[in-house]
Amino acid sequence: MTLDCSREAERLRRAGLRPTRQRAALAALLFTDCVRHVTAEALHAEAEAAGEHVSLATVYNTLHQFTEAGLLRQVTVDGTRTYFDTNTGDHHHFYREEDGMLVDIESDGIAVVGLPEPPDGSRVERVDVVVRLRKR
Amino acid sequence: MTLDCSREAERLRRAGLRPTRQRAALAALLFTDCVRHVTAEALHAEAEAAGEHVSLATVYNTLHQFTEAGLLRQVTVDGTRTYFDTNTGDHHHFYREEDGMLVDIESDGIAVVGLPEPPDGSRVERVDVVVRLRKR
DNA sequence: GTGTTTGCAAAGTGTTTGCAATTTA
DNA sequence: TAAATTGCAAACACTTTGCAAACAC
Repeated sequence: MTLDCSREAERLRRAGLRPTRQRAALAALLFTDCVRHVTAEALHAEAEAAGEHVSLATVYNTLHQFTEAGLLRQVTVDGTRTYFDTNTGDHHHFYREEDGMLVDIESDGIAVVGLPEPPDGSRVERVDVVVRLRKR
Repeated sequence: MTLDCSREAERLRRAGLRPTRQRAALAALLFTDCVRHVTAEALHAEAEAAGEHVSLATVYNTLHQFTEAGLLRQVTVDGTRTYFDTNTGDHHHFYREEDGMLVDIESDGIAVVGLPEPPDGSRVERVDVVVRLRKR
């Protein structure tokens, strides 16, 4: 239940962020071996459960700082909550509305073909594909 | 500036909705000849500008009723606001974050290839493609 | 020490809800 | 007149912000 934050200070410094207790704790929760999708509320609850008190406002601020630093990627699939994805590479998502489950789809081999040219003075910043799932 | 609601009562009845003054006014604004993307706030403002008073709560309720009735389609591109699209057919979107502009991409010719099988007990309900744009 | 970060509580935004009054059929 | 619909204001969920106290370097 106790967090191992020993490697997090270095990761934070490399990202240009001061290694505070709160940031290290959240980083330790986020940057485990496997890819994670979290909401601010959920991460806050996890931190509390791990015995690290971090205010919800700080969780929000930290998630945004991590996103700006390129450690996280924000995902919009549902108007009511914001997800943060530890997979910052090029990929898409499966999304199951009933339980809010989010699963990465690596973009190897997947492609969107036949897209028209972007309008007038615009360029494509990113193409997001969300595959919405229902229980069978 | 005055709305022509003469054809709306019939449209609403066909959709199984009672043709009230408010619904007819909103329908007249929405179901013009061209495809529209509106937020509740924006539609509310339009109705006021056209001299039809409809409360914001009723605009929200009506947009959801129209969506359930298959007259509209809800689009999630931005966590902060919900868009409603009068194009209910199979299509995707260009989205420009800077001004919230939303443009349909008809799905003729466009395809997402190489999608993996959906996980365990799920089936694909819909595939949403959002092409995020930036000013060039 | 000095500038950064945190926590709290308050404010904000977009949306939903409870309920009495009104409207539709 | 019975049932559906509306408007208002209050409630809501999620997120952001202001500012004094705490912390990092």
